[in-house]
Amino acid sequence: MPKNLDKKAVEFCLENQHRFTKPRQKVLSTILKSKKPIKAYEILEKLKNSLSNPKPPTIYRAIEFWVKHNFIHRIESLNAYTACVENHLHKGSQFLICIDCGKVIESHLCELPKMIKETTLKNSFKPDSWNLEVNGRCIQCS
Amino acid sequence: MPKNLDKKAVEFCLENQHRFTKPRQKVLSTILKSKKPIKAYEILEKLKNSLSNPKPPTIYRAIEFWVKHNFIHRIESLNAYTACVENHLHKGSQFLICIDCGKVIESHLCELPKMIKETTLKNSFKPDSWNLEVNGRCIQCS
DNA sequence: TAACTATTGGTATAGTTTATTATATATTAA
DNA sequence: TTAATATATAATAAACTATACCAATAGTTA
Repeated sequence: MPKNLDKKAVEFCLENQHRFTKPRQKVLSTILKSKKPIKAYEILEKLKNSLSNPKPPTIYRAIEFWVKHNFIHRIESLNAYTACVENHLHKGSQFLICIDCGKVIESHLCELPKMIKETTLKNSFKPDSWNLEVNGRCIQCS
Repeated sequence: MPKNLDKKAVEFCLENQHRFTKPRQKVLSTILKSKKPIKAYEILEKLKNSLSNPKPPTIYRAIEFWVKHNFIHRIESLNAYTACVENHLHKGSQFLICIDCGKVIESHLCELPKMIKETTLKNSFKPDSWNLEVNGRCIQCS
């Protein structure tokens, strides 16, 4: 989806003194190539060839790295990972998940939505980050 | 939390011809008693005494039943279960999760929030149900 | 070079959930 | 009240998801 996230990732690593290692590289590009959120063990399977006999920790470490730096998101209700459509820091994410075809649309949120503001205020809760997952049907499936 | 959810559950089963079996009974009351979202294996552990040597499927079947009928919710980001503060059908749920003490506040939503309406409209997506999980700090921890 | 830090490799295991098949319990109807 | 049906549980096993741990390696800094 996001065209040049791959390049941005290289730049990001250079600028921040992180290593753009082979596992990180391959895991990210695999997620980028996938049209739907992809599971850790699916990534593992796909990388059987390009990495030498990779094990779960290899994949999970790379996933953790890219999640931490906002290149990918975890879809909680699917145990799956997807590239972030925007790639700057954002504290909230929102996914529209098609229950028929499995496609996921991410819509990006910079601002704390009013709805959250109200609830958190009412509860004297200090929000830090949030994740909204909406199940339904995409235009093709409805 | 919700005082008489236990009674409501009995009534619900009577009215809808579901059986209020011992596993369902014990699993629900265990979740009700817990002040924080509780995990499946924690429930399993707690029921070692009141049920005879329960196995995971026993717990998961009961959990599934109560989730389906809106007595409990699954907190996706925690793999944990919590009693629903309201107990009528609702398509959306919203949780404020304290990253310090682990306490979870549920705030109930009947209406599709404006924020979701806008995004789904923009994407021609037909929303069905949704779940929002907000991480932050509760009043005691902030 | 030596010391230090970040990262990976590999093994094992922990944690979460479901499939399957058989059995039991309750309900309905003959 | 017995047979038929539907609902639910029991138990075993396995699938799926994720992490702990420790040793080895690679890059960085003194």
